[in-house]
Amino acid sequence: MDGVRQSPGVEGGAQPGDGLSAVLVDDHPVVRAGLRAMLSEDPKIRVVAEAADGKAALDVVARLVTEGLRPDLVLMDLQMGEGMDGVAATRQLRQQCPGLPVLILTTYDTEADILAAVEAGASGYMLKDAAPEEIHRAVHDAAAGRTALAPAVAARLMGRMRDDSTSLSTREVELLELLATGLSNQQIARQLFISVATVKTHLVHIYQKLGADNRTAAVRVASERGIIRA
Amino acid sequence: MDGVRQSPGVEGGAQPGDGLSAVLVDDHPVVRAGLRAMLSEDPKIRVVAEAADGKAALDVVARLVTEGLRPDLVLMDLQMGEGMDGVAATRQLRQQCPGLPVLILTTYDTEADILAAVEAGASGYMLKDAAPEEIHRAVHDAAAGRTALAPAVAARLMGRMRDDSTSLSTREVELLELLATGLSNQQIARQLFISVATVKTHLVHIYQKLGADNRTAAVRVASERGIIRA
DNA sequence: GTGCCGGTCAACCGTTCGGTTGATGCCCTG
DNA sequence: CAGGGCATCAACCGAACGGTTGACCGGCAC
Repeated sequence: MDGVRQSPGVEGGAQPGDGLSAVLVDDHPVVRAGLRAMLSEDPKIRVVAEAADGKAALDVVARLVTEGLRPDLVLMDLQMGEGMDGVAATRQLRQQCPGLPVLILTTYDTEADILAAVEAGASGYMLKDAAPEEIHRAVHDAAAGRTALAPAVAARLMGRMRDDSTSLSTREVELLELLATGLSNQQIARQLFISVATVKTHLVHIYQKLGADNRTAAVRVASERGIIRA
Repeated sequence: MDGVRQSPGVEGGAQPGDGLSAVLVDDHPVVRAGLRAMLSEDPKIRVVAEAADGKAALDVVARLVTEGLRPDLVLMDLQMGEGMDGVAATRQLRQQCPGLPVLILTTYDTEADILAAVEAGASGYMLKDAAPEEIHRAVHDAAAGRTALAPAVAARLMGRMRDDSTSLSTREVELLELLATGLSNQQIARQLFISVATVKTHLVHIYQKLGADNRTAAVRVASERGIIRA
């Protein structure tokens, strides 16, 4: 198992206009099988290749392109056990193949994940608990160049905009991430090239915004709300 | 969508001996579709029903039993967004239908999850990144009353046994879980009906065993090693 | 420009945490 | 039964944390 697999019949050729050709990237065989089955319900969608991690995805897409079989979109998982991360793969894919839509399909809807994916150039963000119809629609939307966001994801992004009292500044999120790694105020200060006093100031603000009364609770709340990744 | 779905053709009857009838429990339609597709490759296995959460699983199994179509095993996810938890569902299922094997099929291999599942009476623990053949084998093993453990899971359980210096006592894990919720030593003490002094003693031991120098770091290490759930 | 917000820093103080030592009781294994 | 591991508790002390007040500066909006 090399992590790359082309579906049989790829060589048949992908005439433009005869449907959408998609590449699946997910480290779980079960999920790939599920997506394949789910997408096969839509006659307009064809899965032309699969990959089990980011690196393999880049390879297989490159191979398809050199063969003149440029896919219409990539369905990408974010969390992949080994090998290249989904965000990194998305970023590189967007560099190698500008215009190739990457639709993220993952389990988690943390703020950090979503923002990272959007920043990396993802054209959509769906959750795995979505119904088949939603996924079909998202695939068509993404392939057509439209943005496809799951309701929960859109809501979270909206929530980030409006609620001022709960929204952390970028600096605060940055600090929070270091906090989650177990660093002391001293270490955080050194890491960010600021004084311990500043760290404490930020922490107080973070506690207020998250409704926590100590660092561990803050990390927990942030993790639950999806502000940082567990 | 009520979370319960019976596959068409169930009424046809399940003659004993004509294969294994399985019930799928997972909140992700994608995963259910993948398992269905994956299991359908084995002609000996038939998926007779599905459920999207623990409560629905209990209902659908009860219905099957009253119809005289007692399934041969249940494939259960642990993490389910809404509704009853997989561990709780497994426990109740084992009470309602003793002898009905429950094979856990989940994404995470944390010590806490595995131990909880085993304690609840699961007869196997597989990870979703398993190959189709492994899952087939696990299903047959579980249905035959044998224990089916994924290699990584078995290794983790082994690791828990051998490495004395790194293995935490049950009490320590219990404390660690409260620690991860952001409670102070005071609060932990009250929660466990012990004194703050005892909490501190446990913490020191935990720090030693995990190689951490403070509570936040301990939580992080424990989370990374899969001792507690993120 | 005035005001506001984000980020930076300092000094202070009470509380909690981190770590040590030492001690008791329990259960299990050798 | 002796030993060891586990869980419990107490007292102690220095260090870190939690929280406050007050201050400075740069950018941005009004």
